[in-house]
Parts: sequence; C-alpha cells; structure tokens
Amino acid sequence: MSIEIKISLNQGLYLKEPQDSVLGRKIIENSIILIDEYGFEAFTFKKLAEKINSTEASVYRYFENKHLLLLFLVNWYWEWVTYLITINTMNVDDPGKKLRIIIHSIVSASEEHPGVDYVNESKLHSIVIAEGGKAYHTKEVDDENSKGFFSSYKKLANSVSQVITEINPDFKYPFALATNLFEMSNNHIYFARHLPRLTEVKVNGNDLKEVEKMLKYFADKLLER
Amino acid sequence: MSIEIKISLNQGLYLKEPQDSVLGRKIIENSIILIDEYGFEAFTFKKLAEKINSTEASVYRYFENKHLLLLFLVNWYWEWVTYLITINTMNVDDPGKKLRIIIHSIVSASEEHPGVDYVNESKLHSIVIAEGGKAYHTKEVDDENSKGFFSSYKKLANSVSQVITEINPDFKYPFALATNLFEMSNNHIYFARHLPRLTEVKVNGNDLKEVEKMLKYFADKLLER
DNA sequence: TTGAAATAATAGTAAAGCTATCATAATAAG
DNA sequence: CTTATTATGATAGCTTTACTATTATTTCAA
Repeated sequence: MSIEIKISLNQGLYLKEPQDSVLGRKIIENSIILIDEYGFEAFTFKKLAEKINSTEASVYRYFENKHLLLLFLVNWYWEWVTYLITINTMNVDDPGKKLRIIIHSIVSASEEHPGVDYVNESKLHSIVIAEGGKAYHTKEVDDENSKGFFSSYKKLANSVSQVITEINPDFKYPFALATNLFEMSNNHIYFARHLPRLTEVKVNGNDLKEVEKMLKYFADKLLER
Repeated sequence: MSIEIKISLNQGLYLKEPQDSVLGRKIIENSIILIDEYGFEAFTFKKLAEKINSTEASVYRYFENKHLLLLFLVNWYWEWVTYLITINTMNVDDPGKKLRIIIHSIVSASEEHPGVDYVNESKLHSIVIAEGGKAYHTKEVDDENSKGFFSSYKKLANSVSQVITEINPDFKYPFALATNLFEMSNNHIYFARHLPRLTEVKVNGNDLKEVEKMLKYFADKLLER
C-alpha cells in the first residue's frame, strides 16, 4: 500500500500540469537534480532536455521559462512544508509546542518521510536555500504576486503567525517573526555551509539541529512574556 | 571645501580601479542607475556602454563580468555603511545606544549625507535590497569567499556582533543577530514594497522608520537580561 | 482503426556574454 | 615638444542562451 500525495499549485505557474505525465514528472525530478548541481544561472532547458532524452521544445510545453519552473519548485516546497506542519501538529493544542514542531518542520523538512517519488526533497531543500530568494527578487514580482504566484508562502506565513499570536498576543510582529524564521533557517544553513564567519551555527552534512536550536532560542526570547 | 571619500575594495573585484578614471566612475554611476531601473537580470554591459557613450569592450576592461560589478557595488555599499556607523558612533560609549545608532545607520543609510558624487546612495540601497543576495547565492561562492570578496560584510558583522556582546555577554548568537539585522532590514523593506502580506511593517517611499522600530523591538527583546 | 494529442526531430532567430584586433586619443616622461 | 605609453573607441566575430516554428512520429483512447 502507498499513499500518493499530489500537491496542486497555481495554474499560472505552468503551461501544462507536469505532475500528470511521465515527461512532466521527469522534468520536475531532473530539474531539481540539475539546478542543485549547476546552480540556477547555469541551468538551462537544453541541459535538462539532454538529461531526460527529450528536447528543449518539449520542456517549453510545460514551463514558459526556467524562472517559472523555479517558482513552481519553490511553491511545491512550501506547500510540502505546510503539509508536514499540518500533519505533525495534528492534535497538538499547546501553541508553544506547536511552534517547536513548526520550527523542526521548517529546518528538517528534507529529513522527513519522502512524499513523492519524483521529488528529492533534500535536494529541493538545498535549492530553496540557495536559490529560493531569486524566485521573488525580480522586476516581475508585483505582476507575479498579483497572479498569486507567492500564495503558498503567504499562506504558510499566515498560519505560523497565528500560532505566534496564540503564544503571546502582545507580540507586535507575528508575520515578521514567521517569515524571519523561514528566512533565517535558510540563510544560516547557507552561511554555515559557505560563509561560516557570519553565524555561530554549524552544520555537518544534513545535521541541522544547531539551526533548529538557534531558531528556538530566538523565538523563545522574542515571545517570552 | 569638500571632503573626498574613496572607498577601497578588494582588488580582485575589478580589473582596473574604476574609481580612478572618468570612465570608471561613469561605469559605477550608471550601472547603479541601470540595475535599479531594469533589475540585475536584464542589465547588460551593452546597455551600460550605450548609456555612457562607450563600448562593451571598454566596460570589460574594468570588470570581468556583471556579477563582479554587482559584487563591487555591494561591497562598496557595506563599506559605506561601516563608514557611517564609525562616524555616527564616535564618542558613544553606551553599547545600547551604539546598537540603536547602528540600526538607524543600516536602515536609513540612503538618507545620510551623500558621500561620493558618482554614487546615488539611495539607488544603491535599493539595489542591495533587491539584488544583494544574488552576490553570494551562486555556485562560485566558496571560491569568491576564499578570495575575500565578502570581507566587507563579514567585517561589519563582526563589529556589530561585538557591540551585541557588550550589551549582553550571555547572548549566544551575536553574529547571527548581527547578520539577521542586516538581512531583516533589507528583506522587510522589500516585503513592504512588494509582498506586504509578509510583514507588519509599512514603508512609504523612503520613510523607513517602521522598519527601524521593528529592528529595535527585536533587538531589545533578544538582548534583554 | 482512426484520429487526436503528445512528443521528437530539426531548424532557425535574436540577444547575451564574451574576446580579439586595430585605430585613435589622451597623457606622462624625457 | 616629441615620443612612448596607456586608455578608449570602433568594429568584428564567436559561442551560448532563450526561445519559436514546422513537420514527423509515436502513443493512446474512442
């Protein structure tokens, strides 16, 4: 027996739902591998097409361009984190405990039970860490925002902010703290790996518990009453 | 009378010191204008050359490629913030007061007295906000880091972390807090302008006082003993 | 079995990102 | 003031990226 998860995303992100065909799933699977390997700048549809024994033209039938593909992957990732949080906090009432689970889910999303066989969650996490910011740091951000291309992230920020408010209703910046937890997690994993002088946190391979500890320390101090 | 500031940066960032010639200064001045206007992706040396009535080849004599030019600008910016902080905290002994000045300098760097006539500090600030992360989110980060291309930022983080430790020696993450103040400042200005649902902070034009207030609130809570 | 849809094969275009060469200014040294 | 040196301009060209178009072939469903 197996449970199948299909994450549905804003339809404007793709020309044709890639999760519904063999080729589409190969595009997702291998774009994750290649972006992780080469970085987003050096990643091209041509390389991807070669890797999956297909053609550029075929890839273009699924995604308008590589930026929208990245947006698709990043949205997929945040939807998946949302899903993990939902499951992991089920039947948990204490908001403090909830936040601890949320933080664990954000940091260690990639260690969790794999959801979908054509997505390597660990590599996708690396992509979000290294390239995620590029999804919204563009001149098209306002236009894309109006089309709902960032709604997965906003939805997640909203639900985390509610837990924060439950913990301490006097805390003035629940949204800012929520997004800061996401950004800080990714940033400090990246710093630990590449610019270690910018953080106290150390990361060995996929062991991210120091990051988790730091986020909890920050959240606790900020929310203590 | 006028005081001339020349910020000296890692020599690996450029092929030829742009601050020492008319053409070089035009490159700096107009690249800031164009990157701000078009965004980093759509910015090209060709457009820049046209704008300054020069040629692509001439621009390439100063900078190896547009990525290194961005790195140059970002480093220039952080050196400039460092300079502002140094001046503004002169003769200030109380570390709490120092941190407040630092936060003000980070957020409102662009409003300060202009330092150099060929640099529009306000536009440069916008570039750092929107494109700054791209300076280190690349596959070449380790190589560039080993060449000292991020030293301006690290130096600044180090000096801010020292002030943090002065305020509260028990605080466990002075570096992480320092970098987080920088990242948060840029992030939330960006969010306020483009993804307002992700933050409580509001920004009208160049009025960034809500951002400053938020950073102080965070820093105070984190450092209170 | 036929017909629609998906994919492959191939070709081609415009722009980006660079490098090379030579001519001409500007400037600095003797 | 002349001559070397260096900086810039003009022009050309090459490779890769990003994309579009056309036609052929396969797949799969009615």
